[in-house]
Amino acid sequence: MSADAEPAPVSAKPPVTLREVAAAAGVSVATASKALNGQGRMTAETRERIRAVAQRLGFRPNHLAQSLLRKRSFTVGLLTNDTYGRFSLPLMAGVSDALVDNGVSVFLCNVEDDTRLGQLHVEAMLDKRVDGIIATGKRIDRHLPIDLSNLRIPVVYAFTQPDPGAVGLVSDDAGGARLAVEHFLRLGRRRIAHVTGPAGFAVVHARAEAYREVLAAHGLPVGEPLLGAWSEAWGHDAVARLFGSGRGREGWPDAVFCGNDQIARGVIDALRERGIRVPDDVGVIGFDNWEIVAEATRPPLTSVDMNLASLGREAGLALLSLVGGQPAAPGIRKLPCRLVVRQSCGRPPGG
Amino acid sequence: MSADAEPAPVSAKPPVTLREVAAAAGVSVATASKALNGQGRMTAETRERIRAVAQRLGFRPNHLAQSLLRKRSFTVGLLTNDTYGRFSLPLMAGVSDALVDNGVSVFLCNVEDDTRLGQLHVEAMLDKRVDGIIATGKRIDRHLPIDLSNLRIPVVYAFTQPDPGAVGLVSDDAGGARLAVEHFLRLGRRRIAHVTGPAGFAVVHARAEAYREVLAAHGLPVGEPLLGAWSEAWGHDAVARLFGSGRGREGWPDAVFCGNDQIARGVIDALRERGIRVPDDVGVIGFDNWEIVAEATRPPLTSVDMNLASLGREAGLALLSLVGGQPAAPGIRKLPCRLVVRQSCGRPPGG
DNA sequence: GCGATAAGGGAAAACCTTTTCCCAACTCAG
DNA sequence: CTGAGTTGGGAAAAGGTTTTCCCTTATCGC
Repeated sequence: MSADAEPAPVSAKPPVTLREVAAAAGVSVATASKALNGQGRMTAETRERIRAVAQRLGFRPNHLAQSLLRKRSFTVGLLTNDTYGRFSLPLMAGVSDALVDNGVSVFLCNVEDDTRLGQLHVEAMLDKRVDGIIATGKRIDRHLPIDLSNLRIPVVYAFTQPDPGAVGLVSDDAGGARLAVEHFLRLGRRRIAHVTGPAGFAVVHARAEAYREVLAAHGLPVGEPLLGAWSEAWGHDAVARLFGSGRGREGWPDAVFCGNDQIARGVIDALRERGIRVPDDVGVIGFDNWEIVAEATRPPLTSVDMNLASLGREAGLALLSLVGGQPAAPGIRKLPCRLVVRQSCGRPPGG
Repeated sequence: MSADAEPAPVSAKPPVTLREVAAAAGVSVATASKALNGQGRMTAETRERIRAVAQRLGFRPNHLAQSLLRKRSFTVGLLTNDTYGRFSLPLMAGVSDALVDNGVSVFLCNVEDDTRLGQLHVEAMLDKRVDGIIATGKRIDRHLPIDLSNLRIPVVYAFTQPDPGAVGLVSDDAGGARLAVEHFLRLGRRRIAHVTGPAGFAVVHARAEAYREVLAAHGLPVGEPLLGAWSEAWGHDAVARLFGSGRGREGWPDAVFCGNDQIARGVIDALRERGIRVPDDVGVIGFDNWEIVAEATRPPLTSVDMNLASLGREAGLALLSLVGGQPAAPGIRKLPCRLVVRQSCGRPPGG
């Protein structure tokens, strides 16, 4: 009989119930419940005694029973189709953070791009009586492959295209682009090129339009944005076009605003291979602030951050207030980006 | 009064209950329950009628009520501290896949490295009566900052250090390293270097040891692995050391096995800058198979894949069988890696 | 036509907690 | 000492489902 090191039997003995607490304290379950919840009337002594017993027994109320009664599960579903992407993780973390602070747990639903799988998840959520659903994607301009429009529970869309009449939160891509271009202008750059992704993406146009507007507003010549792919390789190719032998050296840009960090990486590498110095000859700014890329470029990349964690947090809070019965203004709300300045864009002339 | 386009009032009218189905079908709730679950005895006609009514009313059983009764919530918690990492996402997707197919939903718990937050999440899970917990991390050789050892519900550890006596699943890093080195040997490479991460990581030693063993087993000279950081920059530096002027050209390695894909990227870039051709002069293999990096290197990078999605799937299934009462052998189970061959290692001499 | 058996279906308890309503006992003023 | 008011605490219903046990009715053999 080894008296030490009680080996904590794996036996799943059932959790302590309120009934047991009440019995141990010599009161009814009703009184026990009221004591623990600060409800009802009783002597302070009784209340304390019940609390002490509950504490000693390690009582924890069964949320399933509570939910059944309250018709509120304090649980929401988080749908995403971005399995491998870098967008969903910070977003999900933001959602989770905002909600756990409010006692709400989050069901993770990875739906890929599979309608059947999505249906499966949504039905599971509904059966589990989630209080609401957050739909998340990898593109602002695409729907998830699931219909969430007649769900009788609130739905918030974050970083994905919302249903008409629903509430959606996305990044302000135009604003982010303005941030980048205006920063270049403050640094004294004047011939600013824009190398970005494929025409099929709405953000490509939103950012390109903002780029044009800022330049036009400053009376500067507006180059035609170069549309391509979201890849390093395209960044290389774009440099070949912008800095090719066809143009004179004085026709070269002194800044390149890139549609994402991978393009920027390609641009920077290609410039170095051509002996063009970054940031001395040409400044570069990326988009997404994907740290692991932005910090590995030489020099480290200034980039527009979409604040996805905040976006997630806001989405969580928006859903919470919807669940609480507050009517939220439907429509798309754009959340500001921020510029994370590293060394690829250069310092201000005076500094 | 527009008669078309009924605007689907947002009113949250409560879901249909079994009682309503029973009433509509003119039977008792008991009979209705049995009809829908294929239990009890009744005429096929009755059963069908009840099913039809349930269908028509859109009845879906309330899982909270079911869980309360069955003492099983068909829900598990997924703890992770890898908020921004590339490891957790495929792992989580694998877990989620394996479980949703079994009707089990997954609570996402992002605990950062914060003990308080972890405690909060674990208690929330316990209160919600999860059937089990999967603990996930970003390092095999580190604990999560939470104690899960006396939890009365099963716990499975995936890609993080398990508690003693618990069941844990990790990648077989030594096996992965062998895969890489043996592939080089098959390709006829003989002077194989190893550039890897910091000494503080257990995987660094596991992989280095396997690297040594394979070379020794083939009677080849074993170079000392170069330990550094998990970064591109270290890859650059390592090339400077391996291919520096100190050694004669014939002392140069003809292959470099890298501890991760970022190091490999740095190595490849540095080799190109030195005019050394990959894979003709030197083959390179990475680790992690981080596609977005592996496919952007020039040439695309051969890399060891840890099969994290499978790992997640296995972890989910292991937890499920534990929850089902099957006693699982405690201890660490290592799951094999696989080599994803691209173009950075060269083709076999004959091919 | 009678007893036995099977078939079809229902009543009620159970899961755990919260909340409303109620009851008994006590206090206090008159 | 009586009536009103207050205090402390309990009984019971509610929430939705499953399951056990029981009851009624029909069927069948003789």
